[in-house]
This record gives sequence, C-alpha cells and structure tokens, in this order.
Amino acid sequence: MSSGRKKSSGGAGSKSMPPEALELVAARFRALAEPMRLRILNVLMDGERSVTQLVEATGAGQANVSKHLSVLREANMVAFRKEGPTTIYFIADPMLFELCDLVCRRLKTEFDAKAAHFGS
Amino acid sequence: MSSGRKKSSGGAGSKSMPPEALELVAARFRALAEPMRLRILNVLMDGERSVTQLVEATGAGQANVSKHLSVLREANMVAFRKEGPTTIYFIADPMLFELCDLVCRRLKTEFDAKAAHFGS
DNA sequence: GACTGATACGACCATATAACTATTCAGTAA
DNA sequence: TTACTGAATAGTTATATGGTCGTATCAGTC
Repeated sequence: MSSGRKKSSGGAGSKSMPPEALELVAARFRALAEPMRLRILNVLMDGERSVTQLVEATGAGQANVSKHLSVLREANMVAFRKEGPTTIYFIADPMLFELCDLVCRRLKTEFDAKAAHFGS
Repeated sequence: MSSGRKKSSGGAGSKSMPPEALELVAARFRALAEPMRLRILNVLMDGERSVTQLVEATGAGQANVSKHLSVLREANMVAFRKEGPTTIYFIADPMLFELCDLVCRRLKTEFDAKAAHFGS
C-alpha cells in the first residue's frame, strides 16, 4: 500500500468534486500564484498598511499594487478600511498563515533533502 | 490588536522573503491554480492511475493530461513509475492532502457564512 | 469653488499558457 | 521486420493576465 488511500480520509481529497468547486479552489490558488501578491501579503503579515506604504515596501507601481490588491480582495484574502483619504489594507483570511507556512516548510524540506545529497 | 502578529510566529509569513523564495512559493501555488490539474490530483488521491485512466476519468485530451502531469511532476507533486508500456502516476507530496483540506474547509466556512446571511 | 494627495479604474501591450491536432517515440506482440 | 498501444512532444491558436500610462474619483485643505 504505497499509494492507496481510503476514501473516507477527510473533507478535501477523495470523492470527486464538481467542476464548480474545483474552479473555486483553483481561483484560490491562482490568487497566490504571483510573487508580487505574495510579497504584498508578506508585508501585510507584519500588520496593516496603506496602499502607499505597500507601494514603497514592494517597489512596484501604484496602479500595479492597486490591481493586485483588488485580486486579493475578490479572493477574500485581504480587506480594507478607509481612513480619511487613505485606504488601509489588512489580512482577512487567517488561513493564509497556515497555508504559507505549510508550503514554506515543504520547500525547506525538499531543499534540505537536495542539500543532503551533496553532503553525503 | 486586530491585525498585528508577532514576528516570531513561524517559518513562513513574517520577515520579508527574498524574491527567489517568493517565486518558488508562487510556482507551487501556480501548479495548483488550474481546475484540470486539481481534478487530476483529486483522482490520484484515490490511488495511483495510468495516463489512460486519468484521461478517461477527467474527460480531457491525452496530450492535455500529459502536459498537466509534466507540470505537476516539475512541482514535485506527483511521481510515476513505468510498468511495461504504461506510465503510472501517483501523488508524491503528502502536503497536498493538508493543503487541499485547508482550502476546502475555508471555502466551506465562507459558503456557510454567506448562507447564514440569507437564513437570518 | 479650486487645489492637492491617495487610490481606483480603463486602455494598452507583451507574455504566458491551456487546449487542440498531428506527430513522434518507446515498448510489446505477431 | 511490421503492426499496435500508451505516452510525450511540437506547433498552433485563443485567452488570460501582469505591468504601465493616463485619467477619474474622492477626501481633505485653502
């Protein structure tokens, strides 16, 4: 049983999902598939920021940051509040912390495994 | 402290990551950003399958499935073994189970929250 | 009202890529 | 060898999207 897995494992994997659900999940991952958006999220993980602050922190153009923020907004990953003329964004989805941690840990594992091959 | 988070939370979020690392993480998510690839992974979560079986299970063209499999291979998410003339693919990254479970649960949470608004 | 700063939006271009068709390659059997 | 099957690849097209520029909108100030 190297790869077999019971159907009753959980709520995610097994039992074929309908196309609409797959599209929703894909859209989720698609929002995270851009380095610039990850950088924005990474900054926001340190605390809320205005658009101008994000522009400075990322080095990207204002229009570009604004567009990426709208993508993250539609994915319900960030939210904002208005404070006078400025808009302040913050992370709205706590899942992001777990998600990024999961992927980063996995990448580190693979990297270490590769490094071990050279170290042998 | 509604959005503040300590810097020492883990290995993922905080402390700005270098662009190369962000690109690696993005590539990871990019591989999961296609419904068809999710469908393939979903089938593989029930156990290993040949390419032909995947073609039948997904309803996609053979060339298309093959290309998606190569993407998943490069992302180290699936692996394969040859058995005579057929190639048998299986999930190589256990992280996928957690990852999909995480996203699916989150989607369900949001869906239920929206449904509650109508039910009130 | 006019002006300034902060942000969002639309148009545009360049690039990436999903899906399809046809072809090629590898392995097996006759 | 030839024929057949399973799988990968090349070439093409259509679409999606990231980045940039210019402009619109909106809040605050003079």
